[in-house]
Amino acid sequence: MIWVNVRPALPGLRVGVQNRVSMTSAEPSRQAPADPCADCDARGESVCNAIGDEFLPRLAEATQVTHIEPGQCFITEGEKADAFFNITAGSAKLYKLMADGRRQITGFAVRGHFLGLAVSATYAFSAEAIEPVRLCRFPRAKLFRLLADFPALERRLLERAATELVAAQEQMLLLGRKTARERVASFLRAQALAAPCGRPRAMVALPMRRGDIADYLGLTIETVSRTLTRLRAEGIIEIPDQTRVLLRDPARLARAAEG
Amino acid sequence: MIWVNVRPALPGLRVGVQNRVSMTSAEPSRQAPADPCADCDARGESVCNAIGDEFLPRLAEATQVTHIEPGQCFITEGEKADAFFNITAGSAKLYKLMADGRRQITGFAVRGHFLGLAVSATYAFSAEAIEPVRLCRFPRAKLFRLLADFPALERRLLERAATELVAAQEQMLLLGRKTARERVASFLRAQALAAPCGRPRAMVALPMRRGDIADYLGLTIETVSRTLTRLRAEGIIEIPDQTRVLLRDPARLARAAEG
DNA sequence: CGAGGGTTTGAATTAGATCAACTCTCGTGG
DNA sequence: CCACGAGAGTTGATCTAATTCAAACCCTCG
Repeated sequence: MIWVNVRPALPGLRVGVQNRVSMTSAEPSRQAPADPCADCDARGESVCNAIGDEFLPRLAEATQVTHIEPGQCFITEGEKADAFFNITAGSAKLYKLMADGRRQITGFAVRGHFLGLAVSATYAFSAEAIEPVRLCRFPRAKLFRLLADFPALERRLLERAATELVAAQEQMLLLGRKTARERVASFLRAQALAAPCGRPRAMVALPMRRGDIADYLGLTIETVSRTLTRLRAEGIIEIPDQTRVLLRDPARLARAAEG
Repeated sequence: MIWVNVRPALPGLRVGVQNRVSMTSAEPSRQAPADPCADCDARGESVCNAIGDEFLPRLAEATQVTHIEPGQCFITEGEKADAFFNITAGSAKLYKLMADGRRQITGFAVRGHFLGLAVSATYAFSAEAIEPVRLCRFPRAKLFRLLADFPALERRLLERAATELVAAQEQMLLLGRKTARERVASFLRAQALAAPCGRPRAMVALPMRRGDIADYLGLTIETVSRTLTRLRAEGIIEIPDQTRVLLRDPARLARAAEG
């Protein structure tokens, strides 16, 4: 068995860190804004919104805004888990690797996702940017201090973890018991709902590669491609280009996702 | 495709509830012991140990000790999530069903497991006893009051959820990318470690049926059986009876679980 | 225009599923 | 005490969905 979908992780990767620098390009003249977290356009989707406006400077003090380029790895499975991450823009894939290169993508993270929750001293998965990622990096100790001071934040994290767990169980059902057709259809439906921008969209963005979809669904690239082609031939979807899919018949797609 | 591993859930099942009754049969004469949670032999493994001894009466007030017989279902997917559960004895299987009967077991719960974490108003999975189960049932409102009063309990739940999430990701890797042989070997290794009783055991108890193992590993009963037979033929395991497996060569089993 | 990476399509192969006996154990009752 | 039957597990023979191998097909970009 040979597995080639994998791009090796870049081990000693350096990422550019900008500490408390506002990303608002409309105001390039202001240096060191009083409160970068107040300007954060991901505040609505993020766990940090458990912290009231009056404490935002305290929040800003605990975090570093960081940019990650596509293909760069910002969490590596097995390495010391010394920080937590909150994605504020872009998208990333989370995955586990086996010794022989087999890969399972356990999820895609977009704006508002919080990464790194782990009791263990090391990360249980790797994370790599798909589109350019902007994220807030919380050193372990600082986050724990925040948690101690803001119980609402801890509650929010618990809710997030519970939601992730439910999603993981759904994914186990998909991986263990669904056919290729059902997996692809389920994936398209989920992507339509999971978009960071509100209501279910008919036009689904697929910023990840076919190999990523395959490794997320437990299939091969070829099977994903064939299945998408089939769904298009049946008039259920349209594929204007490789990064987008139009859901032309959501009802039939829903039926294809179940029995 | 026909799927027969499934035993239909019993919908309107009644379970016997004993409110704050000590299970210690050695002291049948004492009625209404001052502090049942202090006697709890699962306290070491349970999240409740985040609550100090001095507050145990408060804890006991919030919970009901309940017994579940094998085959009985005490959580049903889709139903109103009005309670949380802490298993204190026995074992249960957690699973999701598809409309046509396909089943994915998402985990096995033993002493110390906390169930029902969910933001949603309904349970995302079903739970059915395998061996006779003893559990503490926490009505939703009472647990939330406990969480508000004991931040350490909330922290403990967050740790648990994070640990479960890591396990779920490992299971996704298994379901999405491992061969039948690797799945069965991984399962046996995990069971040897996950036993509620401390260190890895060479003799692994398998209280669940072959069909349960199959639905947990995303395989069929026949494939599980054949794979176990093969591992036995290779001298890696012994199968004294259907409910137990002896790990005869843990090193080779570990190799069988990976590439 | 040509190279190279990603994707699609086609043909051959296979791991695991399906179908079908057969075995084992255990409880029941004549 | 033993025949019987039911449920669970095992084993064998076939089948198939998805993988593997192989080749074309697109884009994009220098």
